[in-house]
Amino acid sequence: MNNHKKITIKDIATALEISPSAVSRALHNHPRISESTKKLVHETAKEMGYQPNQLATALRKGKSHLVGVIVPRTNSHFFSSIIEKIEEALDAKGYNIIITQSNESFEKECRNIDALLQIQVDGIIASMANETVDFSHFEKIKESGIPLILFDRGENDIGVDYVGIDDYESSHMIVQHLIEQGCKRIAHIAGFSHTRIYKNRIRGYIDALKKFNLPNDEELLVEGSLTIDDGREKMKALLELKDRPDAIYVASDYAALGALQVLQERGIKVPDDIALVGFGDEPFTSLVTPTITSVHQYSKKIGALTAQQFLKRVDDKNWIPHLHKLILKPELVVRASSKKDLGIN
Amino acid sequence: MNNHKKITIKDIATALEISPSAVSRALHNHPRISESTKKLVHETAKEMGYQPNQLATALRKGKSHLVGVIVPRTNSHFFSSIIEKIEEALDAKGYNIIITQSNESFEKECRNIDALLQIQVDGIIASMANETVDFSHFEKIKESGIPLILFDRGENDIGVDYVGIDDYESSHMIVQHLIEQGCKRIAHIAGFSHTRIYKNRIRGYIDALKKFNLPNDEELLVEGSLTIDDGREKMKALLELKDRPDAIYVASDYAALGALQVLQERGIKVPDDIALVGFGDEPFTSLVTPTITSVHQYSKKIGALTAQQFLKRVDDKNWIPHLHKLILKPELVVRASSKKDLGIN
DNA sequence: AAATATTGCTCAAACGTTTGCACAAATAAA
DNA sequence: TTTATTTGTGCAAACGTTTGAGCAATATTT
Repeated sequence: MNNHKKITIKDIATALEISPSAVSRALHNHPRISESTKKLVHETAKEMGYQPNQLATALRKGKSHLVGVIVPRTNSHFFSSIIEKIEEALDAKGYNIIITQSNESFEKECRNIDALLQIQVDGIIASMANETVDFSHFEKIKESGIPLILFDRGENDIGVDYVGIDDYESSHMIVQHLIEQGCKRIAHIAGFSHTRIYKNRIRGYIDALKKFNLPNDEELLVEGSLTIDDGREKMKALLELKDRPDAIYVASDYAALGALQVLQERGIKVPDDIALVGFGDEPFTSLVTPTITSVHQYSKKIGALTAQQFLKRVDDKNWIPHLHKLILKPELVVRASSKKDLGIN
Repeated sequence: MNNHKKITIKDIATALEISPSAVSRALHNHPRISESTKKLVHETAKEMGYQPNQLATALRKGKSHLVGVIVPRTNSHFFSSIIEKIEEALDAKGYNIIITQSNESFEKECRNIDALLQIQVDGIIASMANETVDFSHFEKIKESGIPLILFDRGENDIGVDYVGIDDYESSHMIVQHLIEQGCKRIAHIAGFSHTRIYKNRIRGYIDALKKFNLPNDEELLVEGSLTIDDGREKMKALLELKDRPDAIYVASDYAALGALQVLQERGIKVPDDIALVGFGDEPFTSLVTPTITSVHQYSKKIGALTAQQFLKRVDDKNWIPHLHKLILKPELVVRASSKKDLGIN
């Protein structure tokens, strides 16, 4: 019969007529406590329904076993599967994660960081908002002394650990693939170039064009927020051009979906008239018609590696601290939207 | 220039040569502190980069301002948009949420609850795992005295608040719609009947058949886990029947997608040969070909209402405590997969 | 001018743990 | 038997904050 009040170590102590310190040590298997009292303490603890108060422990030990995770949104397969893996890995080590969303807002991101620091999280794992161009709030994390790991949307210049894929290389793979399909005028619906990953994709796109001796036509490169609606807008604009592209490389699957919708509404054949490639390998890319070629980002691997890196920073006594940047090779998943049947079959 | 050490109220106190209590009161705008010292304290606090330690506050006040959220998975549009709304509402009131996933596992759900209770969360908002048939761990939450709100996957019999949609009614709407399309043999790929929502959908399905004088053929009702693969399996099995159904009502969009794949692989026309209806209105239902008719569950509304109910329990002094169950009317979103062109146009 | 009220602050205890130190009793070594 | 070691436990301080009670100084009322 449990009372409604929370029962503490002190309650066990008075019940057993020993000191709270003895109880605490007994519960932690301290060698200097006799086996008999240990057994006694464990039994009555269970009996009375004792639940340790982690808040008190955290305060005393200076360790909360909470980890803050900041993502632009959970409502995306990419981020939610990363989170899933992070949670899995940290849970195994006794950490709980607090997930916060920035909703791509710089100001919300700042508030999230403040909140997490006040809760005394033991570390922060983050992927930055689209809006973010000033990094002083991340510096604040560093100053507080807790580890900070960035993934995917990470800025390399503030000297923190990072896990992500090789965006520059991804663009190369995409452009090369499109050229192999016979495309000559490849447009790029890009993200804002102030975000590192999008900047790298743009650089890769431009360099690949150069490498394959295609002209770099500035009107074929447009930056945007990469939502579905943005994809529609940008696609419409590209179709206005006197000299239309014959392939579109979109830096996000969502925007690619918007672009696809517009193309279909106008009766433009994909991939025959215009080939389309997205980015991120969201599940829907293989569900729509035609299926959309995309870049697989190894979200699960990114999640696992990020968590692993965090644990090294925070727990591993053998780990010699050094900046750790991990860039994974991406994989191009070719689907119908870019696979021109070149008359070979 | 900040030091690397965390600075506390005491540090401010010694810097200003006043007592810590004065500092604390100044920071909280206590009326018995002079305006001059208040200003002084606020200034030096900002200057020294003071971050309140919520752990200490929580311990002293007996309130952590943390709320635990337990979902089967975040990796679903339905749950992630509910979470988004919950976070939005609670964030506005100074609460942070800790999201944990049960992965549909009973055992994980139990561990999650224990972890949350130890962190001293101020309340728990949960949607139960598929596996869960024993509710003693939820009783434990009730015993601990903090509020518990269930949504969607909720058991009504343990006497806690609940927010969800009317599953029974949903089935009625679906069956009626299919009958209006001229279907005569309506199958139901259902969830496990020990889960309340699926049981209700099954009941609704059976009662609706009765109401419209359709025979209730037992071989047309199959229970499963409702994953994509499960949908494929069950669809294949239904196609084996000597007397095939002409409509399938699937209790989940994911399983509906699996079913659709099988139908398309076999060249069966949807909706002409077999009409298909899913459940949940996941975004992909409007992306696939044909688009899938589904039931919209008002996930954003569920999230908002759940949070609101939690806040009433925990903060609202005027709220007269009573059991509060909220059942929303669902909306049938008719799409191509069930819309038979009855030769009218 | 005396009595009362208000203002502005300090003290110390409390929240539930953990932990260095001390200390008695039991055991082992000399 | 004396001395040294080990074993089992208690005391009290600490983590950073909040808060009731207390108290001197000032301001207000009679």
